[in-house]
Amino acid sequence: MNDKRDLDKRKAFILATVVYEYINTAEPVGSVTLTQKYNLGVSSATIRNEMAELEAEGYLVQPHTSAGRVPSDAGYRTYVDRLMQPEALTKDDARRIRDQFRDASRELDDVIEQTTRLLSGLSGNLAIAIAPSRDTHAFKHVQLIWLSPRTSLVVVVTSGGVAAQRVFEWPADVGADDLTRLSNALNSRFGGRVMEEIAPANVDAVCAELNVAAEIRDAVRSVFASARQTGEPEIAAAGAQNLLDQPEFHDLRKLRAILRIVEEQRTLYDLIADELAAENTANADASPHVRIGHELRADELAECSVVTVPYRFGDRAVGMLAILGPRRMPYGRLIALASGTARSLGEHLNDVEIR
Amino acid sequence: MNDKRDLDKRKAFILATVVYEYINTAEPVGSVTLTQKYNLGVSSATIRNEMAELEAEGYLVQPHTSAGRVPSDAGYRTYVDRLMQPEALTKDDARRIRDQFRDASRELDDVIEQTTRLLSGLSGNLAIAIAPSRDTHAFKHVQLIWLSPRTSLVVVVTSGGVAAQRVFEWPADVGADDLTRLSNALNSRFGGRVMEEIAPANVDAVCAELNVAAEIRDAVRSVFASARQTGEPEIAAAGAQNLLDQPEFHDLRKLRAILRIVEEQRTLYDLIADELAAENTANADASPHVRIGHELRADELAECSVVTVPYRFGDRAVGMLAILGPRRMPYGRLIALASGTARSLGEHLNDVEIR
DNA sequence: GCCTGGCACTCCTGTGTGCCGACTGCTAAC
DNA sequence: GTTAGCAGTCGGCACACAGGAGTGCCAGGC
Repeated sequence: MNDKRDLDKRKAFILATVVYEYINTAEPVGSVTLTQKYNLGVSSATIRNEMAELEAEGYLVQPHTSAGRVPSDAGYRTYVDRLMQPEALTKDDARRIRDQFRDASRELDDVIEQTTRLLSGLSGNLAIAIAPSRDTHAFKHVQLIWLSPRTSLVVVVTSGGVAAQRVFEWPADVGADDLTRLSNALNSRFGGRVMEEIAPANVDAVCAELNVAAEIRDAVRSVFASARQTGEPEIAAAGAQNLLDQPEFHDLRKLRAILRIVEEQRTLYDLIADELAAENTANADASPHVRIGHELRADELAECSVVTVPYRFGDRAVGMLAILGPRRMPYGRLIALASGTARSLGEHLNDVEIR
Repeated sequence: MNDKRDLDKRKAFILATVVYEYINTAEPVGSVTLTQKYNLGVSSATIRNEMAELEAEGYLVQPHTSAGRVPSDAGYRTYVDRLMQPEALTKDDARRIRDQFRDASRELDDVIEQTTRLLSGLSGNLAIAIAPSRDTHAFKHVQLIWLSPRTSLVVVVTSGGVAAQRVFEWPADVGADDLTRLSNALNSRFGGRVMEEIAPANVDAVCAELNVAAEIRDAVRSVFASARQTGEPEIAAAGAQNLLDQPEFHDLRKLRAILRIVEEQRTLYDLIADELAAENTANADASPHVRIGHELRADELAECSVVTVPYRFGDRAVGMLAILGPRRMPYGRLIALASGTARSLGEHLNDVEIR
């Protein structure tokens, strides 16, 4: 199809310049503008010929006959993959990210939310974050606490700072010593594990060794289960009002479609989650991915692009950051921002949560 | 000023009808429309005279010379206070509220968020909820857990399901028995209390009685403090995209102003929180309040109204629900929805959280 | 004295027209 | 292969104009 060889050096430069110019101005780019603003060494007529070929090859689109050219999905794709200069974080951005995480919260939910605010503020687009599933949290502690002969409190503490806890009533008296013994056995067995490694069968095994009553075994099992269970996937989004500034969303119908997607967390989750799954199966490179227009497989998002990047906890990608904006987004900058923020977030999680 | 006697029966009916019609159509209401759609018994010329007087008295406004009339803040205010029929929840709405809370989450944060989704869905406007401050949560349990001679885990469990927990390292060995004794003393002293009643001095008193080491006392104090502390006030909002359907927000600048307020949780909180404070000082009636246009004291919200209603935990108003929408909102229905939802939310909290 | 029909007036809104400018594609010459 | 020039296309904007909705006022009637 459109092989690299389709694009000689000059054509590639013209394509890159059209994309660059369109990203900055939001106006279709014409041949004269191009020769005036950029030093191309040839006349506008030559550019016109080249642009006509680029259109025939599918890289550019003309909104109407007497307008300039606008990049197509394929045009953006080529720009992102081959033509664009990778950008580094600016000093200022790096500082703001560092400042944010220096005094960030220790509560996972808050950190995730604050991260989306940071990223939307820096990027001027909509920022999204998927929080680590509870399954990936580190087990920290379980304690069966004697309240009265027939009632106990069972608490599970994980690295998420989230403690599943419930009070149980027993049919017969239970001694505080028994509870302590069971607590100790569970803690020594599960210490250092991640929650998803602790199956009901593991709990059963420990209980069986100590001859624990069936009610207590079931109680412990259920508390572990609810410490792992994650009703809704945790997802946060911020900066929807940034999209209003983009001329492509001045159309209310488009805007509404986007806002609906943002409020329906399920859709937002699906949009990004498959990248997370892929991240842990393939040899993970933790590099940012860009999906452009129809690549998102959602009609409402046909004029949008998404930059996604996983963040790590230990050696594993546990969550995703994403930036959603118009296709006409400054890819280089946003990729740098997303990567930098993901790295800092990962470091913060490792600093704060593992002890 | 504009006393009740200003409005004879016919004028009041005309005002009510204009407001009602405008709420339904979003179009300025003219005298002919009024006579045609409503059985007024007089000609349009008479209505014109009355409407001119209502305008002079400040209840109506004319967008431009050749347009019909639109209610002013004062017009809406009079409508809400004196002219409107109170509405009951429709069977369908009542059922949907009931269904929602029947299988609602047991986690406070989730409940609050789900409630805003419910309320925005039912009302077709933006719904906001302030979660109960952690100070109002009931103390449930504290436990000092022996991990090793020199390290312990301190856990505080409250009705919010939120456990403050932290691991401490001691300068000298500490026995498991001492920790248990202190735990028991704290639990029996604080059982049945609300978090805000547990001051550092109370912790100190218990520790002093048991001759607890200063480091341990400080550790317990700090965990209690962070169990109470509430960095950001918890606030949730949902349904911003509903506002797009309202013709008054087709102006992008207005829309952006509103969205900015919604994303800045602080502003949103301030908007509603004073009502909550008032609720617990005066003799609380827990009835809905309506604030209209400039009564909101925010230029961006000059064309909006807010319905607020507190919800109760026990006998105390602990949080607020609010509906934000255009002034042209169906006040009767929204008041019924907000009240009904607040009542169900309160009942749910009492059912689930207190045991 | 209140109500009403009629009428002149105001002003928004939608539509049609024509012009301007931006840009292209093509051709012929270099 | 490149370029200048030119004709052709089309969107956007300003403008004028007609239509319509609604008002305020006045004179006459019950």
